[in-house]
Amino acid sequence: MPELPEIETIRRRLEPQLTGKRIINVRIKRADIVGHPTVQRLIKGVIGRRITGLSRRGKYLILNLTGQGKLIFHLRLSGALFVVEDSKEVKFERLRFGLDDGKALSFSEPRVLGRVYLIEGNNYPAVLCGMLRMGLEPIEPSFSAKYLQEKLQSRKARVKTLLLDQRVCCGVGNIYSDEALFRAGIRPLRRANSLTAREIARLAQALRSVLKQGIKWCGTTMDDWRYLLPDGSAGGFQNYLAVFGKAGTACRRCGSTIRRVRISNRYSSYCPECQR
DNA sequence: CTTGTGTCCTGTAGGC
DNA sequence: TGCCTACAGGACACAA
Repeated sequence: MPELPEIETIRRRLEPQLTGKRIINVRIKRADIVGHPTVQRLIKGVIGRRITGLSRRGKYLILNLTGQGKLIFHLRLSGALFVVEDSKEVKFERLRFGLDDGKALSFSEPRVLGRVYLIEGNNYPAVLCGMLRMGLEPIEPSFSAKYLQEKLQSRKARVKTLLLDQRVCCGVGNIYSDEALFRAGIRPLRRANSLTAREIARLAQALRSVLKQGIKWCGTTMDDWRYLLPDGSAGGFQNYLAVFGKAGTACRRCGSTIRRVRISNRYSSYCPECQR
């Protein structure tokens, strides 16, 4: 699942390869991959435009185009972006942008839940309004224990659920929320309003550190069809996971068996001894 | 406003 | 060997 560290890794790798390139054609193999405006409008809207740079907000990757346009990607669960020779086929490809250097940017998405949006200026469509309501990223300087406390203290939902809510803080998904809760020593099932100031401070620090470490190791590749870098290589953070995907195995810190619980339609793994 | 549940989508794992 | 079913999960719509 591409989360903030994976999207940031993709952004950093794509930036030197795409900046300054012109989009000369578009091939769409699955129409529902286009979230906005329409297939025809997106094709017409991007052809001939140059990519001026790449940015990111939470889990959204943004290609800035000449003339204040933006191509916004969300990779959801299994999306990937590859830069390939235009003659090369890509598995599960749903959309391809041909570039003026003979290469192509391929959007591969087995589950077809990922989307690409074309917007002009700051004219965000309703399907992207969630993007405008996102909270701070844990890695930005203004993110603090105080900020997280304000977001969590009056909420009685489970802390795990709220960490996945992009309005609380953005860029965090299932992998990094589980890992941050382990580092902070907090059970995912805890109600947010039961957390002490000290626990929230630990959680804020844990979110920062785990995301930064995820970026350092170029993201987490669990299965090679869920997340790969734009050149097809794998990330490295899976080698440092403490609880995610570890249910039934021994905790590396205390030896207890890692548990997995279902919390409102998603799973969370934790150590019953290290997390309280 | 807040919280919880259902839905989207399809490749893959696991059962038989 | 091959068919069949359950499953995973980010964001959002919707219900209570």
